[in-house]
Amino acid sequence: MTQSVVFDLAKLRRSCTQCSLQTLCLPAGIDQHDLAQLDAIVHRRRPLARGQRLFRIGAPMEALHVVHDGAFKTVALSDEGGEQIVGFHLAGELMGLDALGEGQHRCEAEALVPSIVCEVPLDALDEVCRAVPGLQTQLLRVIGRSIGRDQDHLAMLARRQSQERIAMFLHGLSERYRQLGRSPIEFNLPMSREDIARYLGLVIETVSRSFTRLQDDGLIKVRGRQLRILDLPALETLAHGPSDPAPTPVRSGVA
Amino acid sequence: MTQSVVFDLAKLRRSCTQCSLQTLCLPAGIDQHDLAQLDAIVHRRRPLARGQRLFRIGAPMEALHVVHDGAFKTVALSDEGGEQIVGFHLAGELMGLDALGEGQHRCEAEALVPSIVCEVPLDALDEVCRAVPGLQTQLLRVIGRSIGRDQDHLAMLARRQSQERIAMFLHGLSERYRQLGRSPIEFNLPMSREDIARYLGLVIETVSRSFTRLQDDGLIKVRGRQLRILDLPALETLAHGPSDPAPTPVRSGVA
DNA sequence: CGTGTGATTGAGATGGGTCAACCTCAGTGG
DNA sequence: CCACTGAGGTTGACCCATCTCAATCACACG
Repeated sequence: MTQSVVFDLAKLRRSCTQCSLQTLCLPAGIDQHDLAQLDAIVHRRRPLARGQRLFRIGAPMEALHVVHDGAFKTVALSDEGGEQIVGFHLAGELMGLDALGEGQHRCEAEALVPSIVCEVPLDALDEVCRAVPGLQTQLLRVIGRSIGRDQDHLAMLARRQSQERIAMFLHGLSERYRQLGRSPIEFNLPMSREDIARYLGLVIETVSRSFTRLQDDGLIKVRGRQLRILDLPALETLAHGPSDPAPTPVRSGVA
Repeated sequence: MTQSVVFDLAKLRRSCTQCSLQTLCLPAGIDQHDLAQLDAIVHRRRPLARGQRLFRIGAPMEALHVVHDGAFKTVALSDEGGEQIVGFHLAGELMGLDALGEGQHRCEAEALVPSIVCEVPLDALDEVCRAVPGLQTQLLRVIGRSIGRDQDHLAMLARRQSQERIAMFLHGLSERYRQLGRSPIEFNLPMSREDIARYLGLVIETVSRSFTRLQDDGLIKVRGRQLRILDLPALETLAHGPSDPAPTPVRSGVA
């Protein structure tokens, strides 16, 4: 399997059976025969250009959207036009699950870079899950991962120090890229500083300053959207670490 | 496990077919016959006392947990013993969905008041979903609602002003109680100030001060955990309103 | 009637918001 | 070739909301 990222239609056609996201996407753990059934209902779309929207707020939910390649942001418009970034979505990740509740999208999804998405029509899903043993379980697993990322997001927002939020954010991105088989220490940020700010509940200036400071401290090297992590352990320590530095010195093992 | 349930067993037995949560819980929209199949696998548990934990971090996920009655908090322990409240869960709401991802709980669920939970064993779920048409869809709907609440939580944390966070929090609670058929303007907070603080990314003193101020402004009346909302519209305005007053006057179609 | 936990209130310190200037760079057109 | 332009990003100075530290209060319970 070559990892050449070329827009080879024939390759895309091969669909789930040979998709590089097998372990992340729905088909994982499903045998070849059943996979064919799934293939039959998965729609594949051609790339969306940067800035294009996959769905809008209020639109009825018609399918599960999986990022096949690229990156998206999902944005909720809090009244008054204030935009809150609900999530960033890389390859293998689901988008717009919030719409499962009422059937209408609560956020809009916009491509941050040229991207490709796969779609599983909702109306077919019920039927196919019944036909394909294990698919239901796998679906729940992917949904669970999505929820897990939402909780990571919560954890970031719960941090007081902007420095820590940024560190968690970068560390989380690093981890996700690593799981995709890409470099966890050097990658391009697909989103703007503005997006990061809205994702982390900060203003753009604070994001910028935090980047600068992390760079001055030798943890990272940033130039525009190019990011290189120089000291991943330190970044992780900063991310998960010093929220309660001194308060509880005697508190390791069991109470 | 012997089932020595001491209270109104008969009432609990009626299970899904007569459960007051029908429209919120899994069975909604499923006919009587199929409901019986679901009933067969849903476990009902005796009440948990306040402070009791339903599951702990790291424990394997064995079932979907639905609050039948009472209230829970789910808590994630960020290293160093720092606790982050991931969510509050009232009747009809799911808990611990984050564990769907890796099969292990990432947070622990603790009863805030005496509570009862229903459980749907995960291993049986796949099978039953295949047997009961529509159940899969309904399951996804309930999960979607849960994700929706997580996003509401995000929205709170994204707010800058503590006042606004508290307002959103109270308004959200009010809304959830209303949907349960309870008074939306007068209820008891099942959680402590500490819990609220950790849920909203604030310190306890700030929560306390915000309550006081909301009371001074005539929006609410608080006494300990007793809450009465005096001006719901004003509370809603404060919640969804003044985050970006003027900034983006020109913002509609495509750029 | 003490005791302890949870909640409130006060006074001072600080991190990040706000406002504003400036920088960087790619695209454009003279 | 270079000046112009505009969007995205950085930096600086100031201010205020929240955090921190600490005292006090409220109330349930033994």
